[in-house]
Amino acid sequence: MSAASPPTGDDLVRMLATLANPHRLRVVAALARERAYVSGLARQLGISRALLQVHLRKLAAAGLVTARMELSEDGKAMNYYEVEPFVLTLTPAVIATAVETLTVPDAGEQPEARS
Amino acid sequence: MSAASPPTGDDLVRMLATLANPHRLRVVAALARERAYVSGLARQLGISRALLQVHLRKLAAAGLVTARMELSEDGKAMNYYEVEPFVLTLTPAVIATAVETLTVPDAGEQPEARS
DNA sequence: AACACCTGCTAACTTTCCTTGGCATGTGCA
DNA sequence: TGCACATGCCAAGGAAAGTTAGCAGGTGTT
Repeated sequence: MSAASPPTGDDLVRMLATLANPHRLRVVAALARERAYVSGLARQLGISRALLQVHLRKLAAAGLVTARMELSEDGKAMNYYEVEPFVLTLTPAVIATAVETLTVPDAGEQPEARS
Repeated sequence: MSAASPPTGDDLVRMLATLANPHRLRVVAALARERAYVSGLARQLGISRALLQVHLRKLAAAGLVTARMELSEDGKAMNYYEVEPFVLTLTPAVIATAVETLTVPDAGEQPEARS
């Protein structure tokens, strides 16, 4: 359910990394107007399906879009995607808070480190 | 001057790409509390100067931080960095708007393309 | 002079991301 | 049966980002 409240540091990085791509931004923009299925969206954006698939997968992994399989009238399996109404506000303060829950590269899981 | 109003699509991508990195987020967080100079900040974050330099440069390129050379009391040249009070709100609608001013990979400069 | 501290840069390696092309599956219609 | 359109996945090359190590210059103090 959206992201009005700063998620964990790792989630933040994932979301930012996901949105930091022209193609993915276009996908979000397109889905913001109207949901669409893979092949159709690929044509609309002028990119290959394989490429779109990868981007859609990342967007879904970050929770920015969701997929739903449906059967068209003529029996074709259509995978419809739609944007998740997220709201993310970025400010130095917000980032400072999120950083506290940032996981280290390869170490364990329990951060909690100060000078 | 911060970024309360959605910047161009390219700027958005640049800002997102810049923030989508653990180290850079830590840098922003650290500078949010208090400005600092390169070497000192490197020690504080536990990373090499060379690495920090690269990240600081990217942050500065995206306009998220600013640098200012100063001379310490004992004559040492200190390069102090401080965060820029930016405010960036991310929503599907905001992205849809920004995408309209997205530049294409290698083409010219005039976007203006719809279905 | 030697040491400690500051600054900057570049070359080179490693890792990750992006993108393409091909292959396999399924449906409905001429 | 063959074409059109839908879904998916995987291998592989190319491009970009991250990181390290080393070099060079500066000042002040012991």
